[in-house]
Amino acid sequence: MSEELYNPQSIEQKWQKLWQESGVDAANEGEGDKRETYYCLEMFPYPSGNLHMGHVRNYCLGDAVARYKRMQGFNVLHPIGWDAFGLPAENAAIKHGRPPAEWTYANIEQMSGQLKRLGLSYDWSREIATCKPEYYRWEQWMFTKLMEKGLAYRKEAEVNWCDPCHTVLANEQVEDGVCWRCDTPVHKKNLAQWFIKITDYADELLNDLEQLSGWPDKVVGMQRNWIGKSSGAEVSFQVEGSDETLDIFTTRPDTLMGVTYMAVAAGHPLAIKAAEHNPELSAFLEECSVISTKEADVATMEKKGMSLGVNAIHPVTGEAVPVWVANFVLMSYGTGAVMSVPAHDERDYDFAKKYDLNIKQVITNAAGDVDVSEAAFTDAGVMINSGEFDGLKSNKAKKAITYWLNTHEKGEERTQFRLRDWLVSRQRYWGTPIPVIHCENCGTVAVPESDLPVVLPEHLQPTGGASPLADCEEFVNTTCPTCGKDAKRETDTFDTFMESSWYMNRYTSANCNTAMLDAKSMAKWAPVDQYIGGVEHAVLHLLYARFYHRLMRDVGLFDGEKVGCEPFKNLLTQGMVLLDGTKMSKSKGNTVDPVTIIEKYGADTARLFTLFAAPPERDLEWSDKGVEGASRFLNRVWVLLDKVGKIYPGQADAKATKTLRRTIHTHIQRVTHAFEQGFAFNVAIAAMMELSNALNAFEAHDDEGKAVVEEGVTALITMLAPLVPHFACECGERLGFATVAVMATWPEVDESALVQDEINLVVQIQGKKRGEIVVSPNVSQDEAMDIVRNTESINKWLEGNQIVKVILVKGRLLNIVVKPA
RNA sequence: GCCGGGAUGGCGGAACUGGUAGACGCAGGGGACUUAAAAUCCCCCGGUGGUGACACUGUGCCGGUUCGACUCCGGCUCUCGGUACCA
Repeated sequence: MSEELYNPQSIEQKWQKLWQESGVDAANEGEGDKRETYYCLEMFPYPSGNLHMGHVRNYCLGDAVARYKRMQGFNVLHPIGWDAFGLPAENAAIKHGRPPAEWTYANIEQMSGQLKRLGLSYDWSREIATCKPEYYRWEQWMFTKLMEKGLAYRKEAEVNWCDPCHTVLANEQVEDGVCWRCDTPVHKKNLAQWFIKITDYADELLNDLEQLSGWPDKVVGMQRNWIGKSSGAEVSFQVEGSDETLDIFTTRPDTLMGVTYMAVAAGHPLAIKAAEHNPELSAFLEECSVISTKEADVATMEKKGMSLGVNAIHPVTGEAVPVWVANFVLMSYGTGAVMSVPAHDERDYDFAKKYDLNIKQVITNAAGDVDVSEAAFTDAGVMINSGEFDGLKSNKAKKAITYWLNTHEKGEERTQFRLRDWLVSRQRYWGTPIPVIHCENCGTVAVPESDLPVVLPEHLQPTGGASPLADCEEFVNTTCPTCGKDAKRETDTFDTFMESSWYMNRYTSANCNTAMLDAKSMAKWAPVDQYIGGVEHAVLHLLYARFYHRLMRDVGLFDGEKVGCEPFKNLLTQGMVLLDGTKMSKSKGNTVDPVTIIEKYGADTARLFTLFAAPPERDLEWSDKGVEGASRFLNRVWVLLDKVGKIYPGQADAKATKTLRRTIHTHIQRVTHAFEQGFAFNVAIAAMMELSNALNAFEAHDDEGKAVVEEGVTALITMLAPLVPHFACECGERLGFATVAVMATWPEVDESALVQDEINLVVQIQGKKRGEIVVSPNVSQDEAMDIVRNTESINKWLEGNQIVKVILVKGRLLNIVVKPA
């Protein structure tokens, strides 16, 4: 037995080498392997240069899950790769004067070294980098399939443009009117861009959220809001003195009879037309367009409007109602116009009050005492002042009015989504080339499968402005695959979210070079059982991935029945790593370098600390002292091993030995339970610390005691293996384990060891603890009461009282209810 | 506004389906060892009162259900995230 001190550096190197050589971390693809499969995945990193603490936390969590599942007897897939395309590479390229590819590959090299130093059990044979043609060729292939199916299309549209990034952005990438990357205000531009029809899947993406019981409610809620389904009706109002109509969408057709004016967005054609000969109105429209993108807190923005001097005809009553332009109406939602019912909508009410517009009440409550002179009444109720609809309840009225509109061809039932089609083209160089050729004769033509991949030239040097790809003649100039004449390649590339939308499925078939997915491997591994990553991807990445998974299903890459329609069964959104209460970030300068920590304390200490310091989904406050504490614990266990096999002089105590054995098994139970309950590693580690303390406090005085100590230490080391694998392996070796600790079987609870001859039964009077008595676990209420009466310190509380009721909770407590005699 | 979390010692956090609140760790205090320090080990550590066994009190606030509530119900306050003026 080794008496040497615990030296993480040499141990960790040694075991990493051994694991790598023995291939213990690889997923077994072989059919002979009858183990149940488990797919554990962490969000793959962008190769930015160095690992940060957020990465460390993410990957340590994932590794603990993967290793635990392996020890539970699962055939585990735990892959890693690189989300390697993207803007930072181009920015770095400009700064350093070398192509983004060079920078990216160097970073991958650097960071994979760092991941390996952490001892993460990845199946490196499946490593992918999205910037490699063998990866993105399938994305290109997929896109041509989507073009065939009409799910990908090119359209001139008003899009979000970011000047510094020199590209368009998806709606999801605009946050409060600024670019998600560089925080610069985004402005609108008309450009021909590529879109994918995510809106065709809106209902499915929304409905299937219900299946995601393994996802945090928060993320499900965010996706639901983002898809933003609302049901109502579209209604056509005739524009007075014209044959044009003004179409609006409303979720409250029941309030139609209360319309007293209309409001349109500043960008609405009717507003623009009205402004042609009205400079004042024109100026107002201008003002609206500026404010709408820059105003951060739109909810508190002052409601402003101006009359267009145009009337609309109410479809039912034929009355003329004025049309206004209002800054709170959004061109991008619905039809860019609303009917206004001030009596029953707060916003319309405020606006009507401000501009002195009519308020007409058409709904009242059951008591009929609604007063709209002070505030809008927005609840459902009973119709009044609505002619033939009077007396109907709101939900009936909605149907009746919609039906009326339909039969009079003035409107129809309609569902509206907030979700827009996904804009996937970017005017960037470092991305997947869009596999399309523009031909003067044939128009826009997809690159045929036999010509894929369209390889991105990797030697180009971005300079800041437009993409160098557009100037790269050998890339741009080509021939049309249809007519053979000279043609030009599309020089836009894909949004990098495209690559990250399907990588989880590609891992199942990482080395398949004949298809995007190998159907058999896909069926074997997918979907991901446990996905782990930051909550910042709640909408963007996770929504796109859910969508893309369905696209892959619908082009026939896998069977939705077998694999399922959701790519991620369970999702764990880990908290941030904080230093002094704020998120660690380079720009704030409050970072702790993982490599420094590993060098000082070893990877296992770093792993243990990040898992112990907070529950996975909560923020973790970094603490150097806490790291010391984690290191101390490992040292204590290291020293504890010396107890194994030792018999100390003194009298053997069979009772103490039995108690220790019970402690061992209750702790195996507790640790296992903590792992199973949302991977509460912090709780699991606490239980292991307790076990360690109990073992440390015990001295064996006979062979039986010796055996129990060994049993306990063995269980402890085995349970530590998923968390601190190098340490556990080394300890296992010192103890002469038959298998390497990380390959060992997870310890089982011996139920018989949990049985107690006697227990401390808590005695309460009026629910207040008054003492404990030592009894058999099966003690009857009467027996317990006898003992209580003979226990002076407890019995004194009963004196002068009458016992009303006695409750015995087996194995736990006895509660005596009394009242003064 | 709306949606989703939180709120427990000096701090991070435990507490199974309601059953001994504060596990485990950090910080702090005291002690042992040491010439000294570090490391290590032992003891104490919610508040108030008491020398003490102990008593009272205590899980954001108010109320309820219960023999018994951190846990369940109703009503609030504060706080953190997310967000859509969504018609």
